[in-house]
Amino acid sequence: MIETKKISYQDIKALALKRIRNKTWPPGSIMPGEVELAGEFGCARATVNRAMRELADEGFIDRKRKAGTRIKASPTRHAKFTIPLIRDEIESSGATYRYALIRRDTPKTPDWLRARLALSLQADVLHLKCLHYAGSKPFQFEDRWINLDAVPKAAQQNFEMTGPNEWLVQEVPFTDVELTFSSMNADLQTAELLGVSEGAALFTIERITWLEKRPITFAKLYYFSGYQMTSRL
Amino acid sequence: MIETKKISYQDIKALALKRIRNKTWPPGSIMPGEVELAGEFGCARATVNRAMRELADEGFIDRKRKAGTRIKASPTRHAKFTIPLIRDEIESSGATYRYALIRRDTPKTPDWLRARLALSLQADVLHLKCLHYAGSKPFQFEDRWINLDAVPKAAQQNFEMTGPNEWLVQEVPFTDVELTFSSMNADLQTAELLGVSEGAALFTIERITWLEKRPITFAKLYYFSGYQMTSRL
DNA sequence: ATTGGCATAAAGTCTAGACAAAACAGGACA
DNA sequence: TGTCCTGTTTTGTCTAGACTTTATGCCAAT
Repeated sequence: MIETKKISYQDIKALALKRIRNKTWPPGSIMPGEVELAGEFGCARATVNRAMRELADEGFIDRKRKAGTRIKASPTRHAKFTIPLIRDEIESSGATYRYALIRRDTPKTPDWLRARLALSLQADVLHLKCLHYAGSKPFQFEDRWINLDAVPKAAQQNFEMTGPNEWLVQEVPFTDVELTFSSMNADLQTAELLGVSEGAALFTIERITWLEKRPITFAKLYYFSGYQMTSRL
Repeated sequence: MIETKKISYQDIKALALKRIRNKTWPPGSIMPGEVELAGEFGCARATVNRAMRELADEGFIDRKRKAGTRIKASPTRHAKFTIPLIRDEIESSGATYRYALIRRDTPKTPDWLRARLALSLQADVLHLKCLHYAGSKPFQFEDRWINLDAVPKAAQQNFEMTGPNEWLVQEVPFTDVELTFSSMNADLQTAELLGVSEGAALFTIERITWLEKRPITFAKLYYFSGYQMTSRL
């Protein structure tokens, strides 16, 4: 007899994707409802539901109650890449990780930072500058500001052995992160620290972290020239 | 009487996250099994399963059959940000989108490209250079190579009115994408095109697209100086 | 000690059915 | 005409139970 192997939600996903790609279900149109598909595939509606839910998560379709499921005209693919701890990133490349604290002070909170993090007028901050090395080569320069109102115990930490990121991840919970990628020409000071010539193009990340609306920390990370970040999706 | 509202998988997610953050379930440890949790919350195992599955997707926990569910020592948060079509990106910023084709030719396939895409020796390619404007300002310079073996009908397309990305997304299905972000100093030619000074730091993205192992296209995208890409997670 | 196999625990998936929530359509009524 | 109400459709979620798959730990045989 014909052995119809039991169908899985992944089969359904794959099949639906195929139909989207070959335009059996053309972009902009409504695809059959869950009940109908469950009938066609001979499975429970929950199975179809899971397949469709994942396709919606991945940005191929839009689903609305009552309105049905619509194929997106231009599928919004979203890159999903991991932000590794810098130590892991370096060590997994085979190099040895080394950390150095360059400076630690508690200046008067600068206005740009207060604005950026929406800090209150009397909020104090801790300011750190550090370098992360891969072997003997500078890998990343970190310019870090920590909101002492939200993380008072950071004031007791000297950060000479452990980088602030590593310490924060261990000690301070957070709920939200904003990442901004950009590119800039190295100023003289940064160039010297990273061992590149002034004006070299640097890949930079700005990272802000909150715990339920309370700003925890702001970091600006400058990578060595030539750094690249890759993601597969 | 005390009205215990029915618990949802989202409640369970939130609760589990709280316990991870306040170290009720410390990093590296194993949390209770699904059956046990279902008992505690008075819900079906499937509900707990969904909550935990999503937490695993989001990188907070590791799950293994038989071994149980383990809290990750350093949660691998992954940024999940959308790569919009350039037209949408520009138009949603309020500016008008304009496209210009600069050059279109079919040169002998360069060796670096053949190597990069693992092209066969006789594969032909179409090479395009184009500019995308936001209003009157250059926004992105696109250096695009299309594998004519995989996409023969691209040879019939003149790309004078529509950008290659827009055309490809509509016409050619793909399954895999690799994105590489980096930063570089503008060479003279690129600087002129983007209207910046030579040596300016440019944010760049390299994008390779496949359809089931077959390379479709390679694009190198140079953004105007000052561009930044932001994602919330 | 090392290997091989087996029982078992845990997550992974599926089913059939139920109710909830959203959104739309059409009718009743002012 | 416009407004409100009500029914219907479709997805969203939950339940209780079953079976599957995988990894692990243990025990027995080398």
